[in-house]
Amino acid sequence: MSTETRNRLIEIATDAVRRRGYHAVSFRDLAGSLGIKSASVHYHFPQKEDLGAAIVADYATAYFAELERRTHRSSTPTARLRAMRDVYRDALGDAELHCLCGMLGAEARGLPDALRGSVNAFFEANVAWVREALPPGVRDRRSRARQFVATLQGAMMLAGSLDDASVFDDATSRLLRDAGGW
Amino acid sequence: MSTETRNRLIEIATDAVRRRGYHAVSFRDLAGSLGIKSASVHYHFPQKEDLGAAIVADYATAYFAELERRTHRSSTPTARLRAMRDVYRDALGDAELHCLCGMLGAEARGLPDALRGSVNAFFEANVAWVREALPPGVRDRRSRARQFVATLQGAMMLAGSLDDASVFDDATSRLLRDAGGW
DNA sequence: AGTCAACTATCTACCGATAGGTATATAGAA
DNA sequence: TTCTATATACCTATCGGTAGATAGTTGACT
Repeated sequence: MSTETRNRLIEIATDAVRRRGYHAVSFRDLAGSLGIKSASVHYHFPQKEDLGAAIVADYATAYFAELERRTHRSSTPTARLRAMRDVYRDALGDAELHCLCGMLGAEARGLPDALRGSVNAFFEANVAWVREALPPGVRDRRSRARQFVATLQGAMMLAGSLDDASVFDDATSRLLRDAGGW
Repeated sequence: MSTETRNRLIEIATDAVRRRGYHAVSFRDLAGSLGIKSASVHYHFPQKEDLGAAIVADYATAYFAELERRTHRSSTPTARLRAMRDVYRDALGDAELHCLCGMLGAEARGLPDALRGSVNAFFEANVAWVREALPPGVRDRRSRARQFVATLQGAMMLAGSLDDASVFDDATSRLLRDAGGW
């Protein structure tokens, strides 16, 4: 059983949704990029929603794995928060890619319920990760974590729309400086 | 010459795009909401892009007018920044509406160039407004203004997706407290 | 005042393109 | 022989958009 095509589809679909959004991506687009027919995509993902669920699951796994890869048991709070910021910053700088869930979150009301749930689970996990990364003594942890995640997401959107990565740098620079001073 | 239908179309289209995004809104939807036929919508807005341009222009005007309405010459920096936050917070609380340009900004790469330009002009104006609202002595004004706008936009997206306005409140509460301490 | 032409705003009836999705055939591998 | 992964061929629904007819209004000329 080869999962080659399936994996390529997830890869290409993830990229496409991160650039243009869920509704602007079609099975024909994806099939065309792979040199197969759109009907063949349905073999791997019967419904578009199935593909959506797969790319979110895959993305979430890869994202948190990448966070772990960039941090260690001994990482300081600032280093951990910086790692998260850098994951987004690198996606923006390398390929001008939005956060998959940031994109889907904006479209949330037009998404199948199950998919929206997966996106929201990603956000909750993201906030939880930041919450734990905050320095031990800090208060209002949930609130601060929500602000951190919101600022990253907003900075991605703004920088992506304006096509200017310096917007992301500006909007997030104080986020880490504050982390030291908390 | 009656502009009644035209205005209603702008109103309905703005609401629809703020909820579901540009690509998820069709002329037939809009026409149906008004009890007319989709062909009649093309009389007022020949192309979808024309309608898009109209709702962004209308939104930007109303938004900045509302900001002026909520502030006065004597408003403190904190009061001015709070006014901006409250405009977004009220949209979220009253009707669960996203910022029109936040929605379009996420979809930016899938939008007609002219429309994307209008959205970006809104963001630039928004950042400029915040920049001027910051207390006189504050440094790194552009950078701080960008962070302020990014956090608001990200907080809107997060709260809208999670369907929990407290996320917005948490994510933006420190924004104003900081304004006092700058 | 009456007539006619132009304009406004809508309609019906389409168009080609594309969307997501399905049924069935088929080639190759296990 | 059965399973895997594709193809062909097609479906219905909807998309943005167009052409042309039509009813009501307005304004100018006689």
